[in-house]
Amino acid sequence: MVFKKRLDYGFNTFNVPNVPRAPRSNRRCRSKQSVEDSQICAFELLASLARKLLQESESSASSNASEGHNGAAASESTTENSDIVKEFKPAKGDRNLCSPLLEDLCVGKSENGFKQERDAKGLDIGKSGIANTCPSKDPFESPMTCPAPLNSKRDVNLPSRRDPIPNASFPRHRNNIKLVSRDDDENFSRFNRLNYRFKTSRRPTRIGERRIRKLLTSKYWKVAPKLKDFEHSKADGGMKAQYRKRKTYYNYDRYQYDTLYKKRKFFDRSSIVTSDGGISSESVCNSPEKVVDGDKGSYASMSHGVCGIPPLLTGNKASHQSKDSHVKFSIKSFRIPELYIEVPESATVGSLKRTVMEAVTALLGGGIRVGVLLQGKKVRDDNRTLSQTGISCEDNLDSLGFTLEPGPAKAPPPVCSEEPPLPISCDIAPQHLTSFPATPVVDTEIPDATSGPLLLTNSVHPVDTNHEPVTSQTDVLTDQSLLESRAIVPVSAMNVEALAVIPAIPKVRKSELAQRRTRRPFSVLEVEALVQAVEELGTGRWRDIKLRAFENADHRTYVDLKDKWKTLVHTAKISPQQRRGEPVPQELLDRVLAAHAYWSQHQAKQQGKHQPGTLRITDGESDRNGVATTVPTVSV
DNA sequence: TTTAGGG
DNA sequence: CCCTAAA
Repeated sequence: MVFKKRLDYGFNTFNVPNVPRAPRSNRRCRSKQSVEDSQICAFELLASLARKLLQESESSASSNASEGHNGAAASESTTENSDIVKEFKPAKGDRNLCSPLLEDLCVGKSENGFKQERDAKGLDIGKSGIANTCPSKDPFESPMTCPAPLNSKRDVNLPSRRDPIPNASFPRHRNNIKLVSRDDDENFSRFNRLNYRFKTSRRPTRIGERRIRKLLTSKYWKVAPKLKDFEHSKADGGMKAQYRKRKTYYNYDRYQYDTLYKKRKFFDRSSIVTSDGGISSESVCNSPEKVVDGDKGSYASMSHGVCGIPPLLTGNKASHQSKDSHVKFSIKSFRIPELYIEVPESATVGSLKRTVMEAVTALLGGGIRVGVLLQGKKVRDDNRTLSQTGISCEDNLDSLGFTLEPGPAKAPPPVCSEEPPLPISCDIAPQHLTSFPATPVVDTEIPDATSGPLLLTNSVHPVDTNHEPVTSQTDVLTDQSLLESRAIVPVSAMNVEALAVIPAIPKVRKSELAQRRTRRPFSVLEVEALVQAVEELGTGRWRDIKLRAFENADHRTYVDLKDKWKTLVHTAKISPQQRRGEPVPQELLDRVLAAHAYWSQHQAKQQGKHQPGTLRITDGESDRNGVATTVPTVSV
């Protein structure tokens, strides 16, 4: 390449941190494995089945305790329990938690342990007839048949795998890079890919989606009832789909629930309110299960303590271990008897959260957000992979914990909390699982101090009426829910409060604020495409950029691109240490700065044709080392 | 509908 | 990412 021109602008000013790229990426990122592997999620209930599976899978599992019933199960559970006990501090509202009744429930619950497993194989969730291998992104989108073949031709230059993108090794050719929505990102499963694939033609994209989303909130909800798209890691559309399902499910379950678990509800409610959400995880991999704790870790332990339910799947080494390094663990709480999760280490924390959340949501009803705790610290960076974060088989998962936080996750519903997972429902109607009608934001108001600010923030918005949600959202449910709520009320003042608060939120959120799109971090490839497009078109022409490089990436709107550019510019200016998420090659960041400087100076905005040609900065390897010293050059 | 920015 | 004012 020829170094023709120098970019004067800006560069001098910018101090490109020469700090060597922190290890972030280096961290043990194992093979980037197919993301796909982890994507499948199937719910299977029944402790019995679980047991069987466990047995089959491997006997090797050190800790067998396949059974979760009281302590018996886990060898180590003992420890756990004790710890838990220590930690457990009843919050004001928690009193109920410990009631004997509760315990009973918990115990009983364990029997119906559910098992969730993410299997590489497919989302064939067991029997779910739905197995959508190809969930359509948007519910409204044509329910295409599955996967259209993806045309590779369009994806020019995009290295298929992200890892290959070494710092400076981007294709230097100016081929237009178009991102056909392929998510090379580890974040998404193939489902997404599939989704995007067919999308080739249309670009109604986001906008359309949004609109739909909004609409959805209101009427569509009711109307679009029965699709069953069960997509676990689905991104955007997924939620919508879920909602629909939720509804369905709701109805379905609700019934049973009511029947079967009335008592529980009360508890749930209270517990939930309190932060029952606690979930603990145990690594199935190497580490024997342990209870996590952590600052907030109390949740996890708490729940355990409260319920005293030992891990069901303790030492079970995952059956599928061979696949790749998958991180496997199980989660339990009294509300979630058992949740068995397997995720490749290459999965990101974000996907892990999603996975857990989906599972939990399905069981609890949504309206919650999952937080990941590692050694007591919240892992906020959703983009890092598990292995990067330190969550791997090798490392102990001991310190892995999850928190349930009231989140935007909309929980649709109704006043009443949902339910504990009904074995039946899960098993039988997998499709519904995901869609649980979310329970009112369950965790709302967690009085517990432990919960910490983060978690419960939203919880308290007394919004409108509690009832509305019910009526509006769940047609069918209405009655029941109402009933339930009534039932609940009597329980205690606290509950009442909780109810009032809780329902409102979900409802408001959901109906008013459409579902927030799931976060989909830009992959390096996307960034590359964006940078290139901006280099060529300049800033201020987002729509063109969108069409040029992201036409097929329906989930990226021009607004997204604009926002991304904004963040890229920012990212490029800060030190590598301050950057988060998947590291963007310095080379790209340099180009970002160069392009940013260039275009800002050249008010390029309106000038349509400005083709800076190949505004390419060739940085030797300089950037990494030298700061401003190395002046980026542009090759035309 | 797009841009441009703040949140 | 979302929300919006402007254009």
